[in-house]
Amino acid sequence: MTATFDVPARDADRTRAAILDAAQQIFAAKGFAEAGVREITARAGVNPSLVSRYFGGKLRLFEAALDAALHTRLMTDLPKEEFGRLIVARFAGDDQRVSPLPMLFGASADSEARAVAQRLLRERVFEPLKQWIGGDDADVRAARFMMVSLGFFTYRDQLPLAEFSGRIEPRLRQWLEREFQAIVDA
Amino acid sequence: MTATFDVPARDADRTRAAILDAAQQIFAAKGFAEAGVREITARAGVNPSLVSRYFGGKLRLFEAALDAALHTRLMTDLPKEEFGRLIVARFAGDDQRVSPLPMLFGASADSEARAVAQRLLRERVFEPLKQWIGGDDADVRAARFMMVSLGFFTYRDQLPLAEFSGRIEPRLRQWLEREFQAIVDA
DNA sequence: GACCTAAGTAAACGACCGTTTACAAGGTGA
DNA sequence: TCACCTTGTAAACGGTCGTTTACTTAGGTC
Repeated sequence: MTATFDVPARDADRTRAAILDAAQQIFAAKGFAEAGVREITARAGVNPSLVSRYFGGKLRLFEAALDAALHTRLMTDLPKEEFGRLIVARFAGDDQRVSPLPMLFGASADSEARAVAQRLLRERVFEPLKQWIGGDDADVRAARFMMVSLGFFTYRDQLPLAEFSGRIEPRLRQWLEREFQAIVDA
Repeated sequence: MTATFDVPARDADRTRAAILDAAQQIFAAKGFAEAGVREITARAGVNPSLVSRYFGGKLRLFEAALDAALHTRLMTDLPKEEFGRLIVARFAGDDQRVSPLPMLFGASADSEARAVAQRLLRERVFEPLKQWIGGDDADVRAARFMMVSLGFFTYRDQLPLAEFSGRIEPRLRQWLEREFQAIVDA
């Protein structure tokens, strides 16, 4: 029996997409260095050699995965009046979309991946954010945003010390919301 | 000719200390994963095998290096009235002492080293800080300290985006000082 | 001064990694 | 049906890493 929509057993586009999808998940979860090509391709259900064939190597796959994750709209579409509350909600995973920032930050261990992440972070996050904020000290405010975000994700995902299981402690969440709100407020 | 103080060519304690010293520098600069045993021992001027002999392996060396770095007094000796200004000065390297936090944070890439760093960070930084701050929301304030510190170091050392060459931009520094001061203020 | 233990070295080991190569199998058009 | 190109696989390659093993050498002791 055949399916209504033919799904060829061999479809390069589909395979490529499967690798990219698995890469996004695993890179986001484990960073660049600790994520293995064999692990990514295992999740995608294909042979490790296809990473080199379709993407030109692990680093280029990372770049492609990062680029794809950043194609989802970021934060500059949020209303400024509620920026603090909404960005924290997004970071906390309250809405469905996953933030691409953990993947960006997870690159910081490897020097080559760091260079890639740095470039994309600047072009696709930092500069748009700076433009969106506007004003004399837009660069300082954007830097503040980066620091608080970096601190939050690193603390939550890499070095969880306190009772950070599940959701954010309410007073901590309130502080985060005020921090982010203050960045966009005049 | 002989020196006034005899320095034996072979001195286990001295060698051990040399390895530990080199390890502190290189782990702080490159994190756990990217620092190699061969690189550390080369700086110490000894053979790589001595890491296993004297410390029991790379991970245990990391733990020892971290422990030694944390034996320098930390931040709970600063006067609370000037905590913000002084802690930023220390982070910025204005005073001579180097903060051990970069080494702690540099472990976050490797899962085993992360576990070690997490434990030491909790026992030697987080809990003392919490006690020192005091009050109902000491844990929340300590978490805020961790986040801002993590954000600062990661941004400065791992993903420098803006004009962060050399010293901190004055307005950014002012913001940091106020953040840290607010953590200890009632 | 011979001896013996501690200190240090050189080299190899085994494991893992990303990547490449050689080959098998599926799909398509003549 | 046969040829041909694409897709996918299996296995080996080359390199790096932390570690272990076998050996050499310095220095104190009887």
